[in-house]
Amino acid sequence: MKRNHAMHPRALKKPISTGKQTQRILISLPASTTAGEFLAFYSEHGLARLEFPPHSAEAFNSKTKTDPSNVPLPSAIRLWHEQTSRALEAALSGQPVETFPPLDLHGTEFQRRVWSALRQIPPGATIGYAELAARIGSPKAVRAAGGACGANPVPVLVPCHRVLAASRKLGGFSGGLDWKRKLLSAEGIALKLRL
DNA sequence: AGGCTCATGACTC
DNA sequence: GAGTCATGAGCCT
Repeated sequence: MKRNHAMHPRALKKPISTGKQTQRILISLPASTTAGEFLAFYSEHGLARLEFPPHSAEAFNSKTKTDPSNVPLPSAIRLWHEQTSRALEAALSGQPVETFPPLDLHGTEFQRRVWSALRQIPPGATIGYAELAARIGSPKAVRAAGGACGANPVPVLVPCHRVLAASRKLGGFSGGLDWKRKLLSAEGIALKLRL
């Protein structure tokens, strides 16, 4: 079987690996976009996690989420969430993000290097997993770099979708390959068909 | 400490 | 194309 993850819209199987430290999530808020309702999780330091819109209503309702209009929010989080929402909207339409919310990314050293390298890829550009590994100083850790992409807690804003497999093939995507295609095409990036 | 799984890539048919 | 292998990191036992 090919490893085609396009089917399962929400990967609940894999717990978010954030390294050793546990991260306290204070609140999760829905962020409406033209592409659906994302779910944003905030710690005391900023945006900690982002989930793609659930495909089924039940999955959505089962989430522990908080309606921002019903709950008194710390002003910091309210601001972060506005920044997140605007950033998402921009990114989904392929435009550069002007202002990011503070990101509170927990992970191993290696993963953080990868995520940081991802953020240096400008919209409309792509690199390969090999290039990504080279950029963080571990040119041979190609597969591991892919693994760290998969562990990216904040997809879309940390643009793991801009990493393609060799010869412009699609590679994988934790949120499902349909999302990867959508994000890439919004940025005007042409792909080879098929994986 | 050992084994297994990968969002790979390069190489062989 | 399909099969195969080397490979680093992470996450289990």
